[in-house]
Amino acid sequence: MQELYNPKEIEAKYQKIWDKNQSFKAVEDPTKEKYYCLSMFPYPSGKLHMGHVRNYTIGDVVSRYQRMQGKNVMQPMGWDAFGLPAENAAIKNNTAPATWTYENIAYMKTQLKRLGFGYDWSRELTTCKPEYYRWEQWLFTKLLEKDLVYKKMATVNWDPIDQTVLANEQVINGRGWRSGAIVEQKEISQWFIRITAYAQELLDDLDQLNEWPAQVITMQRNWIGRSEGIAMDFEIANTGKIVSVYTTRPDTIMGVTYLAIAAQHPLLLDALKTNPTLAQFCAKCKNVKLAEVEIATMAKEGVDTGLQAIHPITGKKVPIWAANFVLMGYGSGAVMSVPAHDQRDYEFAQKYGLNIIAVIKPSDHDVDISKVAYTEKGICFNSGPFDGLNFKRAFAAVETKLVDGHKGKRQVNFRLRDWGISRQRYWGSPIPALNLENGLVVPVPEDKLPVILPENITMNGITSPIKADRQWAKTTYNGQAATHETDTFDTFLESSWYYARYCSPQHHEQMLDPAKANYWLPVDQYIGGIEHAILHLLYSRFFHKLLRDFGLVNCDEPYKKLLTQGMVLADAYYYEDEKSAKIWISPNDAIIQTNDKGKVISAKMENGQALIFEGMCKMSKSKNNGIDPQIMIDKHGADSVRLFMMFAAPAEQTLEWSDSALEGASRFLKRLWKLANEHITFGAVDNLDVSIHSKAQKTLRRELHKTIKKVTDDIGRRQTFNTAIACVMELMNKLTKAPMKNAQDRVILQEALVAVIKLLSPITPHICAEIYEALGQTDDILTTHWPVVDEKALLEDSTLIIVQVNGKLRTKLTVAVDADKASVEAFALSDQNVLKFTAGKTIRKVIFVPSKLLNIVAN
RNA sequence: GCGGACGUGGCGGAAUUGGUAGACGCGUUAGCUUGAGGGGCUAAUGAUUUAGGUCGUGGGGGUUCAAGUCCCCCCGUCCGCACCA
Repeated sequence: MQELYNPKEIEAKYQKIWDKNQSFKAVEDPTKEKYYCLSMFPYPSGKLHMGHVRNYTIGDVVSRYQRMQGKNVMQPMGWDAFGLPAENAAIKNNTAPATWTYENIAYMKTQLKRLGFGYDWSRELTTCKPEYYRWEQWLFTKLLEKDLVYKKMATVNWDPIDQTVLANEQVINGRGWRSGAIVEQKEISQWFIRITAYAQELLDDLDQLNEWPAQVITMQRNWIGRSEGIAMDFEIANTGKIVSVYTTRPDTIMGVTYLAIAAQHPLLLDALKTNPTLAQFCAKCKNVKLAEVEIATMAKEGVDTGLQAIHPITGKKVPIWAANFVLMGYGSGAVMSVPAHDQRDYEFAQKYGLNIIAVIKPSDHDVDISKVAYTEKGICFNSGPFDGLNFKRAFAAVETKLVDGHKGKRQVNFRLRDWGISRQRYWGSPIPALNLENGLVVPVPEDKLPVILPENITMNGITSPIKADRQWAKTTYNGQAATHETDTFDTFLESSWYYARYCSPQHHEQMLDPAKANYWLPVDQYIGGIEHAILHLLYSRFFHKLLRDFGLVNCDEPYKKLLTQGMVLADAYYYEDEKSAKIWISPNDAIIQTNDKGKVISAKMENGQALIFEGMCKMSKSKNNGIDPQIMIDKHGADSVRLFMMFAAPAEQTLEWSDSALEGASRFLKRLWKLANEHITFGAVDNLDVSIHSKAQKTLRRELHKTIKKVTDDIGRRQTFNTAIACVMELMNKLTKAPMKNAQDRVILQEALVAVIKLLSPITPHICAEIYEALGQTDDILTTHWPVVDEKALLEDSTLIIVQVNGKLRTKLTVAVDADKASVEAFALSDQNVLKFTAGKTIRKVIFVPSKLLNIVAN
């Protein structure tokens, strides 16, 4: 063992060994308990960022820990390789998306290896390769047969200058990102997957996910958005037509004073021709941009359609208004308005002078709707047959009445929409469908799959090359001319099933090898960013159920346990130029002055330009505060970066980047190295003999085994890696200060060092591998058994008791472990510091918590 | 607007079941060490103080022998959803 810690050298050494030995290759073994640990795979954008480093360090720590628990661990890695940035970069750099993507993958793979992550690279997946996407094409054709896929008209962003469809992220302030043209909404025919067919199951099975963060469960539940209500028909006077509405408050039905319908509602088609005001209003609604914030704050507006609806219970006529707040996409695109009991209806009625009739009141007093609507559930009044009923009874009574009159029925609605999967981009899997001459659309036959996306292309503007090349789509089907679909899949499709493909990445007969998939699945631990809480996690839960229904997997849910790691933040600095624009300066270029408490008081650049300190912000290009992991690894080593990342904050919280804290992590590893090196220099040690241990030696061993116990719990159960590390640091401080007087001192130090190295090895694997070997251990640290707590070493014969008077700490006493209340109380009452606070008072009560605390209540 | 999470020293954070508030680390201060690839070691570090204490976990109230932890009200920060009938 060298005297000085040289991370660069030992990290390279072990990375080479692990590579050569294929140390992390996972093989199915029914005799061993499996553990599948998965981190969300990266988009190959060019190089790793700190968010990746954090994500993958957590995954690697969990994997290595579980391996040392004796489990058969699989930790794979791959590339979410399709996507728009590749097209943008290809246009900019005059290359092909494929070339750019494969170059990035090659570089990022070296970075992952440089961080020492224990991946089974034999399972590596790249989603833009035909051997991967062919299976989702296959699944698509099968779903089409099962009517779980269909085509319908849907809106896209259309750039009238570039004559192309834009993705949402290519629309900036309502304009095309390249042309600057005002983006239009255009209806085109697109493919959808019927995720709504699984809405109820996706909701119900959330109950199985008891190892997911509650926040994610809540978000998914809200996204699915189940509601129970009644769908009912209003007849349109003098037309014989019907308009259907959906309500969750049938108890308010007697308070309906108008109907509000969406501007796009088909009922308006005739009225539009004769009513110019209405036509103008509807045209205006159509041009509204899709930015959600504007929609929410937009003024409620409407126009009277002149039509009248007949109330299904009272038979009275109420006006029908077209309103900009009614969504065509939810329910039936029409609502019954009860202004007395819905705030939005209330404001609308006030604005346009519509009737407001109160029909619900609190159970104990009258209702006041002079200023706002009363939206609570209460008791019906002014409601004829429903008077006096509460919400539940009124719901049932109204339901019965409507069902009897064939005018309505109970209905469950979901907010979840079907998943639109068509993208008009190039860099994605072609959608395997054919348009026939006779107008029919059919799936590509199984023997013609996969439909291969040509990689050797040049980007000519932003139009997809397979759309620009008129020849590409041409084919035949059963002898007749046909054209291939030139749209591609939403890239969320690839990430919806990659976790399953890792189980049999080279299986060429089917989408999955069921035997292997069922060995590894479900994923035991999934780790990734909270930004995927809804879409990715919902889509892959859905895909898993599809795979199950095709008999490819057995279980219901793909991810057993989920950890959502927090963002990585860094200081951000800027100055304002003459136009008051903020110019962001990298924290590396800021020279900081602090006061005597270490707080930042000012910052400037080398040239003297004063900087404004914005505070801690998410690392981003726009704020120029990203810290390049590669520079940090080159400077301090992968182990230090990994240790800092796991120590600085709990995994699910934000992590604030700090150069000095990283140096602190590095310092700790140097101290560990030094202590081990000094110990080893003194040569071999005796055997452990607890019978001759002094009190101090027993205490040190107890500290050691308490540490093993806590670290095991912190990593294995609590996943509080930061406290696990803190606990090891504490022990290290004690070991450094422990006297080395006799042979047993050195025996205990040897025992402690071996344990500490094992405890830290999932976090800082390289330095631990090197020291482990130097300590004379002959087995492989990767698979050696996790340290075992010696329960005997934990036993104490005396314990510390906190003594309080009236709840305030007055003294601490060391007593025998089995000391009873009477003896501790007597001991405490003889203590000077206690007597001082009980003097002249009567003792009312004494609370005793064995081997913990004694509280004397006196007044 | 609705839903969720959180608020602890100069900073990141700890306190797992209501039982010593501030572990561990960073920063800062002082001292020692000829110490040269971003040094090492020792000590101090919540505020206040008459040095015995007193106060102290966003603010106010409550429950309890005992509250950072439980309950109620208020303030603030962050995140998610956003006209869902």
